[in-house]
Amino acid sequence: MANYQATLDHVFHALADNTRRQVLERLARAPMTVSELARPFDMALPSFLQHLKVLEESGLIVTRKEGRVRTCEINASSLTPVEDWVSGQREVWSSRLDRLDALLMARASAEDSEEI
Amino acid sequence: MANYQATLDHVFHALADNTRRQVLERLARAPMTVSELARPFDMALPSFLQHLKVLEESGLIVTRKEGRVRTCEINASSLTPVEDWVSGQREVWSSRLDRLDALLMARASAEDSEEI
DNA sequence: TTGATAATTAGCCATATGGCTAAATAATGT
DNA sequence: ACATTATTTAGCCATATGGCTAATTATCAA
Repeated sequence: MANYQATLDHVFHALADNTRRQVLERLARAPMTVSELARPFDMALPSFLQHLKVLEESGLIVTRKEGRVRTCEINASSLTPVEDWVSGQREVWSSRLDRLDALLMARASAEDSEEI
Repeated sequence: MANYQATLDHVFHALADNTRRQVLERLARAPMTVSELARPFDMALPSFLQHLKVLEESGLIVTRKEGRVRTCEINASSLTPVEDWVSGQREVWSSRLDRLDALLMARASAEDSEEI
């Protein structure tokens, strides 16, 4: 893995498009050829190919060509950096919330004792 | 939440930039004003402000202005759609791998019995 | 060999993105 | 009132993105 930040850039960018997410969702069930994959989308093939290229360059899918047919497959391990970053952040963000909660609770009790 | 897909588009797009991820990482520790937040980045303030706007429009941060100072804070709940999508996919992707494993194992045993 | 099929390349177009400087606003401090 | 500080707006620029059509290439099938 050359550069973690660049990887995150590319993977997040690839995921920031509904067409591409739908491609991933379909590939999650089974590998598929380019034209099978493209069929449901209301888009010219060259436009669709650009999306596949983004997905492949991000590492989210891998493809191989046999004869004139290219088959695309999901690359499960490619989700890991994103999962790691997101869950890492989630942890810090919510611990911040916990501390905030604790602070507010402490203040509330302090006010309670001040009452009367 | 008006449109789940549009939300994912915006949040993933906001996360696809290291400057913006660093902003989030710093805000995860504590709320901060715009200029405090901007200080470590080698970038003109107006450029930096654009990043903050992207983060705010995606819902990842919230800001409020008091006097002439704008304070930024992380919005912990905004990570949920991303976590949901990613962990949902992870589940399907790896169950596909499991099935693939099973298939390969089955083939391997079949070949074993064929041997000799 | 000829035609159909699958994918790819080339090139065009509009809009978005990410950077900048210079100027404008809006509060605050003296 | 005046200067300082904290943003904000306006406008410029280069490159990237996401769409298209038309033309090419490569393979397969009759």
